[in-house]
Amino acid sequence: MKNEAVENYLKAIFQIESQKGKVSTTSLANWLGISSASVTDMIKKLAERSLVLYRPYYGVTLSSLGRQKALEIIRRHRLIEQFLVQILDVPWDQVHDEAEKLEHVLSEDLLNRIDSLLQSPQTDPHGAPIPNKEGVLPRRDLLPLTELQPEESAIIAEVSDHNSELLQYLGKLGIYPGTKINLISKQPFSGPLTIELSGKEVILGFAAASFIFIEKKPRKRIGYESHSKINKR
Amino acid sequence: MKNEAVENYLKAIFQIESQKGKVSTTSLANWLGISSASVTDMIKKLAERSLVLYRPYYGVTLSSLGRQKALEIIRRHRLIEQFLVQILDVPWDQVHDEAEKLEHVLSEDLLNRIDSLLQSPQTDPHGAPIPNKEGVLPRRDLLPLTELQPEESAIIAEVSDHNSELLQYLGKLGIYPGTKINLISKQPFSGPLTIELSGKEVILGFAAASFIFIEKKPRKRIGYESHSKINKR
DNA sequence: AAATATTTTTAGAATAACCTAATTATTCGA
DNA sequence: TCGAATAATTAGGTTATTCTAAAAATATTT
Repeated sequence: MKNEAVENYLKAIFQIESQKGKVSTTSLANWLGISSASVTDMIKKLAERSLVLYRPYYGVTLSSLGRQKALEIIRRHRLIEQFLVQILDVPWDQVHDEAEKLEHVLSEDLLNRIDSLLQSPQTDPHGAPIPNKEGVLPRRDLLPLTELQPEESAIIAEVSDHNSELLQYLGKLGIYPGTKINLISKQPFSGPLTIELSGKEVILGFAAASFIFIEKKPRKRIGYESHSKINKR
Repeated sequence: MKNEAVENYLKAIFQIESQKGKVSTTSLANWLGISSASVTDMIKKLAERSLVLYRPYYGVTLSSLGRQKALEIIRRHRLIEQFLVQILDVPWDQVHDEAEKLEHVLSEDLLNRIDSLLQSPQTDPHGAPIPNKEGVLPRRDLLPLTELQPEESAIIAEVSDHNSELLQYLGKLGIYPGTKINLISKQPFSGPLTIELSGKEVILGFAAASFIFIEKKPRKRIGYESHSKINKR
């Protein structure tokens, strides 16, 4: 089996798993843009190598080895994205596709150099957390922006990176991870939201809003804010 | 045909052509580390696509289309090498292998960004010239260091990048492109050379010296130095 | 629970880049 | 210039990933 194919399968399985729980042959086939028959074939080979657990007709799950590898690739992908934005000034709506190719060929050494040049960034340009070297992905509690209620405010934590046009659009509106927003109003029946960010009012369709994820409370610093001894100033 | 394979063949053909003139099936096979039979196969396919001219039993030549593509890949390779050294601080003896993988996946856009970040460098870290966007490779007149006569001085222009250990060794001695050296003495029968660089004396084996290429006269600046009007200061 | 619909797997084939072994061309030396 | 040595090509296979079409298993609907 070629490494690149294996990596793409593992990454896809991981991502479908985190989104929908169960990973079926068809969902993998759609995700990867190939036929179900091919997926069945490949999954059997991955199972032989103990990268996934496979029960015919019931779908796949990552083994712990497989999960570890998947997280390593995701780390690569996200670090590369951040590198492209910060060092080469690539627009955030283009980095996904570039990283998709680069993640399979960068050496461990190069990746470490990128990590230290960027001072171990915690997220990619779309706000997705970067697993650490040990493959630990910080768990976060995010809500889709559509769940926010009028009058409430929140911080944009992450936006979906799968659609380049959406990212371009959000960029133009100034919607980036870290931006603070207030929900002004919200139309019923999946209608548009009116939000306020950096003093401006913006109207956003429901579909777009459902790809934006927020953190309701200001980020919890691990025990910093609560202990008033520290950071007195 | 996969792009990566094509690119590797074209690059190899170009490089053998510039070194030995004629490109035989065997020399290509050795260069690429594969069997002659595979090379014959592939060459026929490249000829079908008008990338090479092929006459059975007589070897291959690049077509003008093929040469153009080869130079584009060499441009990529060398620009990437320079990028790795300057931005990621990768040691010069490691960049060749990294670039070998990256050159096949970098987008045109990324390459342009690298080019402008580095301000269009003229050579790679080993001193090899970088073809411009139009595929023009500046022609230079270099001599192997072994041709230098005692008492003469020269500037190191380029060192062979194919052997990582050689590069490490030369690096330790301070032998980099741009360094000025004087030949102090030279033993007969392919014996060692004693050279002086930045005040220190260094003894260099004949084999190592034959991988170092020099420019005897200080570089000619294209008409700058001669016109005293320009750059008066 | 039977009939239908959907999903998954199997069977058989294609493509790309390799391989080894056998054959055919060319070249070189006496 | 003829025969041996060398180089190049052909024939037939292998591996990896994909495909389409057909068969089998599971799920859904009435």
